[in-house]
Amino acid sequence: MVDEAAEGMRTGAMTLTDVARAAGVGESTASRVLRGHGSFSEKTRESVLSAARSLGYVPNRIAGTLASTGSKLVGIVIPSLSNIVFPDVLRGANTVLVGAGFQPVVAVTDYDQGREESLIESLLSWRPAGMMVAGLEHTERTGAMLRQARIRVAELLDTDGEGIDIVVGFSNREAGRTSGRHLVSRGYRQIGYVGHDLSRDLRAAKRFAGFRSALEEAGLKVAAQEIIPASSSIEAGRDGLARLLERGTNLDAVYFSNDDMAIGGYFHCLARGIAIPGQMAIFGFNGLDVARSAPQPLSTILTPRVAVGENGARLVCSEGPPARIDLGFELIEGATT
Amino acid sequence: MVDEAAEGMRTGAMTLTDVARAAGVGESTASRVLRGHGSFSEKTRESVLSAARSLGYVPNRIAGTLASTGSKLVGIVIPSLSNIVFPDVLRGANTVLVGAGFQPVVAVTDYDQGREESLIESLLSWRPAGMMVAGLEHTERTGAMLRQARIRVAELLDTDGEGIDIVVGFSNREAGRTSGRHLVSRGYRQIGYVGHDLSRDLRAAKRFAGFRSALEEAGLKVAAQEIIPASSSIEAGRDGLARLLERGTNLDAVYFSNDDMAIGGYFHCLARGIAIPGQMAIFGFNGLDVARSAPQPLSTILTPRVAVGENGARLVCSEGPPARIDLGFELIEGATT
DNA sequence: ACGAAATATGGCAGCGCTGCCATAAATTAT
DNA sequence: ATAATTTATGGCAGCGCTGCCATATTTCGT
Repeated sequence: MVDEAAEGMRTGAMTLTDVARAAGVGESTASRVLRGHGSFSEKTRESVLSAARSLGYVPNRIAGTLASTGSKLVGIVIPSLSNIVFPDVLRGANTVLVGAGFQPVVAVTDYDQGREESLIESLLSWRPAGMMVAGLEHTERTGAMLRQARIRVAELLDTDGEGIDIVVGFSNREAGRTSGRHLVSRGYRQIGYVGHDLSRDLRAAKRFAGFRSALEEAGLKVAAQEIIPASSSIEAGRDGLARLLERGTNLDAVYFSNDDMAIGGYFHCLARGIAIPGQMAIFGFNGLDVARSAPQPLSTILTPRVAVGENGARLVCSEGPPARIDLGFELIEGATT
Repeated sequence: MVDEAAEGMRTGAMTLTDVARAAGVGESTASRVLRGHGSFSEKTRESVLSAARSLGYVPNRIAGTLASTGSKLVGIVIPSLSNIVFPDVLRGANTVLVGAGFQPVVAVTDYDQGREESLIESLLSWRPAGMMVAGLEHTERTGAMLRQARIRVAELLDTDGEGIDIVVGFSNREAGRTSGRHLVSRGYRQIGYVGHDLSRDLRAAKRFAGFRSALEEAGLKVAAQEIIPASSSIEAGRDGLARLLERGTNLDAVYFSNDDMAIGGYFHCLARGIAIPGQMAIFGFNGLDVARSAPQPLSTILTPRVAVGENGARLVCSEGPPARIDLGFELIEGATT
């Protein structure tokens, strides 16, 4: 179907000039038709369109972007792809972005601020229309680059701190505090913590800090804690709880750094026949599907991950002054507390 | 630290010309230094670099790509971000791509071939160096565009069919067959199936076909099946099994369209006190973390998702003839069969 | 019917960079 | 010392497209 009659010999691909020539019109006319801008007659429209179709013309947005002002790319920087949380944010962002004619370009930092810096530098060289980044903490140079770029920058998933331009998320500190208060109000007093590497996951660290402050309000403190020096996972949660219990500390509840970890703890209890919440209460964070569908729905904090992506994307695509949206979170009183 | 002395007034950002002028050298010299190509003296190098640094210069890859031949972008087209399977592939691809200096650009089709077509058309307009797509089934026009593009194209996660250029994956049909044979060899005879929307997830359909053929080999057929007209999820699996059992069919095993669905089924049994595998055996597909860490590890097929992404990316970045890599899969004999 | 206003269309200068070619300067060979 | 190389460096034409301006070519208003 597609005509292979090679005209231009530059990069092999058909160019606007080829289409214009084939349609017997000028380049600008062809350009207008193809983009639906400006005015042109119906006859012209048809001949350009049919020429484009028969030549198998694919517009070159690289050239288009260079010629016009801004690009239609939006950089998205997330720490990980291993935890469904970030794909969720990405999904929300993607929907809105594509709907608005933008193309997401993703980069994964692996929770490393140095890598974040170089990835952002690299993304900026594509002259994106905007940038979406997870979290508020960056290296000084990252912050400088983002500010210098004079583009929309959205920082996601955290509101505990100052942002560069747009901030969309919720307070991790408050989430931790709410979690702690919930456990206290349920009457638990010997409360432990099982978490993953906090030095890299700063938002988890904020939750833990908020959590501790809630216990302190009640005159309590974390009875025992176990930090797995790795990223969060179900297995890490399972091992973490196992190790915590091996120590013999008497615990009636455990707060986990997130749902993955908590589900691991839940599985450990199921496997060991530890009654939940009778012998051991479990609390997580995120409100994942797996937590909601478990035989006993997990008590956790539901976070608006997709909405964070959507709102961030919407603001990045729009004009306006710096904005700050706190989407909050929801305490899920499941069956594990 | 960064000097704000605006020189160029075009798009606001610093250009190579600005850097060259500030360093007192020609554009091409500045370009060579910045890219580390060609030759230049140490003195020149330093002055260019320091000029670039103090001006806060960020190279414009849009311009660079247009001027040189190919881009350093690679398009990645996946059906979904809701299931961890695709982020896993993406993760593998991302690691290799970034390591080789490429920038991934993702698009999500939502299992819709029409959307896939338009997303791919849009991606191609960025003149990517290569393209990675999930699956072998595309619209005719998608196939034509991919072939016309004269770039590396990798089709992932399936080897049951003809590919365009590079194919990296495993046989879903064989995976289904292996699953069926496993259940049969374990002595199960009343085998049911709980799946999600197969009209869109063609690979799940292939697995089910392979599965049925294994049962037929043993003179059996699917005793009962329940298809949830939605995408796969833990909840869908749970509901699906519940509905299947409500019908009163006597079943001793159920094959699920994937691990998400299977975990849902597993949770249903736990909640209802159905003994596994005594009263009911469960078999899934993918080998997710949650399946491996459950109190009873799920019997399933472990798929090399990250490796698929890695190998696909490696081949896309390289020269050479069309390739086909079958990475196989692994039968996990868990505790649910 | 005649200029005014709208509608169509082509020409061409860049966008910022790379690649090629021509020089100029430093080094080595003879 | 002079030629032959090697190393440095600048100039400039595009890459394919868009945006602006200049030119037709209609369509109206009165």
